[in-house]
Amino acid sequence: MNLKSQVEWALHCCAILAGLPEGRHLAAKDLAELHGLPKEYLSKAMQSLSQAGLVATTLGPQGGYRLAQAAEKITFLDIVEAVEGRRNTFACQEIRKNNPCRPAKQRETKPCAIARVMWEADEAWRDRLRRVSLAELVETVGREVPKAVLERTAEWIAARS
Amino acid sequence: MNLKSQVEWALHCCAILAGLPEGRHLAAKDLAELHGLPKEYLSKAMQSLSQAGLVATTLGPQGGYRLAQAAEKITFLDIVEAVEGRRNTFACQEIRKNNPCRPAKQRETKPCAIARVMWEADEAWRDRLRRVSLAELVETVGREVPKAVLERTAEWIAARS
DNA sequence: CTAATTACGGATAACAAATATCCGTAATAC
DNA sequence: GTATTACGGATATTTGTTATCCGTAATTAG
Repeated sequence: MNLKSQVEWALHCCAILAGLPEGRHLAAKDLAELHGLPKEYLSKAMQSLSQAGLVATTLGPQGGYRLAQAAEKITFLDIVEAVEGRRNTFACQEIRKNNPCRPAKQRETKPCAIARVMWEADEAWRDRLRRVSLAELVETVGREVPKAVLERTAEWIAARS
Repeated sequence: MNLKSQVEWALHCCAILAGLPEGRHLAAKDLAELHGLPKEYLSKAMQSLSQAGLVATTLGPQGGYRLAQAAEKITFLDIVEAVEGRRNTFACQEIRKNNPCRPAKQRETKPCAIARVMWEADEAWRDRLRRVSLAELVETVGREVPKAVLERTAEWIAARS
């Protein structure tokens, strides 16, 4: 039960995009290099973000990605679900129907009680991710990461113009 | 990001075991037949429960599984973790270390801010599962499943003595 | 206009994890 | 002794993750 590593990549990339100067884009190639990731595969994750409307893209030289919404509007859940999908972690196979003691034809009135509990837990997980915005992440990072690193990263990005 | 189907199986089996008459065991073979599951593979899940101390086993004829603790003491989380393991869904790869703008040698003072948020969500998920006991599940099932089905299942089990 | 750069999508391959199946061993009830 | 049971190791099958490659279309710089 692991999230795809693409989820981690997407979160880090969004954090970078949130810190980008106004009007600036960053190409998948640069995002990959900045994080030490395979460019082609990272692109797939970015495409998921694009399809979800979280990032906007521009083609051609000087093109690339930028946030499509304010960092305050984008939540961890938005990013996670864009990449990982919206399925529950618990996939109920309705094995209760295999019980030979059940009437074959009878319609189930409620979802399985086990599945309900598991789905509530999934919802609690999502709830928590919904409560943290990209803006809050950026703020935390700004507080915790040494200024020198932040500045050098900004320069590194500026040099890619 | 799916839980193993063994998790579902284990939960259903525990529900059955919780309803077993005092001193009675149920063999993997019967649990498998009752749920329409592959016996050998279901056994692996039951072995995980056994190793976690949630169920007790007896060898030989009339042997099999029973709960090792009161149904009130066993939580959903106990069962889920016994089968699925205790790892977080988010496995931080520390890709921030790949950033060429970071000093190579410097020790990270804190876990990655992204990982912290993701792990909090995992903990919220676990919290929810910790709050529901096997006893509560049995009570819900007793309320929702038609009496006739419960009785026939009890008879089916009794016939396996 | 041309050439370089970019995102995007489809096809495919490599690898890991989940889902089994098989069988030998030891313990236990009758 | 014989049948039954859980257990653990070995192995196969299937599915999902992690890539890689390449052609297409859009865009910009010169």
